[in-house]
Amino acid sequence: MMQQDKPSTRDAILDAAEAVVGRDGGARLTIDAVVVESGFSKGGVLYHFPNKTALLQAMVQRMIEKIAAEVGAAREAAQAAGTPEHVAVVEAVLAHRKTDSGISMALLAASAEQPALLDPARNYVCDTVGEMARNAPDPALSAIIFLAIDGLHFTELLGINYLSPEQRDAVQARLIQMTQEMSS
Amino acid sequence: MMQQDKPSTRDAILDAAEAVVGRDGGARLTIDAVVVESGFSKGGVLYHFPNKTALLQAMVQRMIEKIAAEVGAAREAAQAAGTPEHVAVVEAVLAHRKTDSGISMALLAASAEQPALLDPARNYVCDTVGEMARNAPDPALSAIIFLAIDGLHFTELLGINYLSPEQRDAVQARLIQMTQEMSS
DNA sequence: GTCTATAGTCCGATAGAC
DNA sequence: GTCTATCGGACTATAGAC
Repeated sequence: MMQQDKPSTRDAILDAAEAVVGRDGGARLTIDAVVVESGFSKGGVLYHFPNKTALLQAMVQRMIEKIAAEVGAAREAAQAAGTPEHVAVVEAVLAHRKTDSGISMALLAASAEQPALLDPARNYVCDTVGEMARNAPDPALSAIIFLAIDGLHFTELLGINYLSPEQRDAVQARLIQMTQEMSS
Repeated sequence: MMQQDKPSTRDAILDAAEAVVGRDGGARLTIDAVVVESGFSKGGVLYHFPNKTALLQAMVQRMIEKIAAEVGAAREAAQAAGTPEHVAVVEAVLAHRKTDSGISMALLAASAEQPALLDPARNYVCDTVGEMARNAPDPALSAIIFLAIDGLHFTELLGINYLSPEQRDAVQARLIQMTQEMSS
């Protein structure tokens, strides 16, 4: 499943794609733009990614792997420390919020064209978050906490800020607190 | 601000646009598709909406007016009945979930191209939800409830169902319960 | 593996008749 | 106010040289 052989060009193209999307938005994510940004030629780019869909899939996969790594590390650290995994995961997911600069918005937009693009993301979320919520002491409350985090992400992504930064911080702290109370 | 003069053709075109988007998805929402769906000609459609952006803006506005009407009615009913407004609004927003058939997904995708498209939605949400959360007995908890509802909407919209329908119902009931406890 | 050049498609928008 | 016809631009993808 994981082929590692040549990260150089392929990853450089993906970096360029993310740069385009972060700077110009999802609609401007065209193969030509990636070509210009990466410095490679069109034929070169299309050699590594036979079509635009393949490029988008690779972008999604990369993002999932990044998040999965962060969450996975948090869970292992919590297990080692003997602290509740739930709290660690909530904190990790909340922390990830800052690293994403509009890239998810582009992938969101792209998934409107091709819903299958989000399949890997769906699978990952169902496997991890769904399992955690079901195994929680209070499944409904756990689900609400994860859903609220989703709400934070999406409203922030869309610029729907009905909460001030201070209120967002307060909400974040409260979510962690609720998770701790539930886990104890 | 509101011009009502001739709802006939204009609304028919908007209906056609919603039909296209609900059936074929946001990427297929092209002027030509709306032309075919509505039965009018391209020139005729572009007479009422000089460009595609104008069409999208009108779609957004229409949707907001619909939601605002539902929420407004719920608030008035609650005031008349002397029950907590918070509960009524939460119930109304949760109920609205079923009426939307993928149209918001299209507008979401469109907003990736033109972020300004969502400005009316941003304003409405900030004015109503933001105010309610701030005036609640427990602002942070109120915000979390609204955010969780947002999470429900978006995850459903994207097909990220880490919750079974039964779990979603349980979450929904729990959210209403939390709102009642907070408002009492 | 990377390049140039170009074919072929789709879409938004305009012009002008009726 | 509604129509037909068409332009010009942007994009994906392919073919073939190096």
